[in-house]
Amino acid sequence: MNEDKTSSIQVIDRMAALLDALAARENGASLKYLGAETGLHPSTAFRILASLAQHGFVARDEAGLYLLGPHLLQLAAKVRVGLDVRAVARPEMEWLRDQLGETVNLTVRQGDEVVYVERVTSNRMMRVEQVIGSRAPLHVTAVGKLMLGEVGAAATRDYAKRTRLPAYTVNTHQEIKTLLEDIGVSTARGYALDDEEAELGVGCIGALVRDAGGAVVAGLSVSAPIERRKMDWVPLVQEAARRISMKLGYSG
Amino acid sequence: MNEDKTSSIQVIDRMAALLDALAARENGASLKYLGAETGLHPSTAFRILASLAQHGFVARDEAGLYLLGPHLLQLAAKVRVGLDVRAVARPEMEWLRDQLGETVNLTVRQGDEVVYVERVTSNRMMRVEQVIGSRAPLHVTAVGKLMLGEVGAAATRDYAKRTRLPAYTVNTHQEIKTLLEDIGVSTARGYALDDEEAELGVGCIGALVRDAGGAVVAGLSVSAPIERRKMDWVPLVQEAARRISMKLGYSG
DNA sequence: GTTTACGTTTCATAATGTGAAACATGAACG
DNA sequence: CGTTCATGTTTCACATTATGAAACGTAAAC
Repeated sequence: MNEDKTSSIQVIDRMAALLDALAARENGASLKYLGAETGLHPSTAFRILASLAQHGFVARDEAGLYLLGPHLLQLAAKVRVGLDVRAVARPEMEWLRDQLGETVNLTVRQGDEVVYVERVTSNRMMRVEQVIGSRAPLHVTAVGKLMLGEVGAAATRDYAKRTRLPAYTVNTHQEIKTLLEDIGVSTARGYALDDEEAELGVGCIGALVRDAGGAVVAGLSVSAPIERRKMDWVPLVQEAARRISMKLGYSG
Repeated sequence: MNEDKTSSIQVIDRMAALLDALAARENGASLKYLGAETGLHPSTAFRILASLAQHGFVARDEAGLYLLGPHLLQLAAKVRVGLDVRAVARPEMEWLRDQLGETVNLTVRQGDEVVYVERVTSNRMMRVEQVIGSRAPLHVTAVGKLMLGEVGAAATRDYAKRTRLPAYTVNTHQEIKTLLEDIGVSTARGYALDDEEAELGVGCIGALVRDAGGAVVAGLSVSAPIERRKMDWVPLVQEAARRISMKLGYSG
């Protein structure tokens, strides 16, 4: 999405497909299964898996089934932004979830998108959920708009030019002018809304999380079916974001 | 180690090298740095990194520096044995560490080796530590011997045949006979010792961790300089392992 | 304006990864 | 017991891919 398709390397693509297939099978998967899931010839799958196993990305159990391997744990422990902020943010997210009764998300910016890196879920059967790891363009999310506000109008224009502001719903900002206005308002008041811009029926309130140096390291948001969203939530969202920031050393 | 070197795929090797170089640089690394660290031509490194970024294994920050990416977190969350047990085991490991004042390790079996997946460290300047992710053959570690006891004499003989029981010190079991005896004694009493078998000067006491179904899912051990190890520790190690097992649903 | 350093793209081609076939192994079946 | 089936593993010819060098792009320093 934020990388040119011509940069693809076939083996890496295939490796990624195999790892994703394994992620869906925590109790292990056979070569035959993995080959079928990824569309790879058995001998090709076998060799890629063997190479991955050498490096610990893949493991094999006693029955010969393939599993995700421990090297992923070691690398994940070194992932900078998500993991550290996640651990710190979790309690405040739970607090916010308990105050509002809705799903709370933590996102980080990655190029032209936000990535959902943590989530605490409400008990409601009907709720808005983003899969951890999923992505959304900056301009259609509350926190994404605040992140654009952080880098200024020039960078936002570059973003708009690069991405052409694709529409997700009839509410999506498709003009740089209205997007900049929304960003300006949101930045000034310290929170932003997503008014069914990413998906019809979904509303969101977001605020930014900062680190010791004042840099934005994450976005905190609460999402709900639009008819359940209340503006009373704004100060609570901001409070939770402020607490997380303080925990990260932000001195405001 | 447990994979044939002829199975190597060059791109995978190179990818692994790049990810490892990034793991050592949590605050990011430039293309130039990564190329130099891995010995890759800049354009080659650039393209592999771009492909990795497409799949979320790598990310780039605002300054263009490369970072490990969030997809590693998602995959790590799906690594079966280590992560779940780690979270559950951590408090008990800390308790044990506080009781004994020595380093406590959590290991999982992977093929013919144990892998260190979690560790809580004592305050002592001189202590025994295994790097998380490091490996050791089953027959030279306390928990490894218990794990062999779990699969029986026949499987242990196959292990011995496969690995030829390489010696790590003069104390290492190099004969299947003495290994089976040690395993028998250890299994019966419910704990095992590593008497300078892996490394001279290092002593260890280990016990197994079981899940809801009674299967062994990890090994818990305390390691110390051999002159500091006390047999008084045995019941405490066993207690901690029992608690972790109970938490995992083991009904014993 | 020029130079330097780094990142990004293009391109010819050597090298690599591929998939088919052969081989190996274990389990099920008659 | 021998045969068949299913799956995994190895070998090999070669088409395709990944490669590294060169060209190009960009920003910062002088």
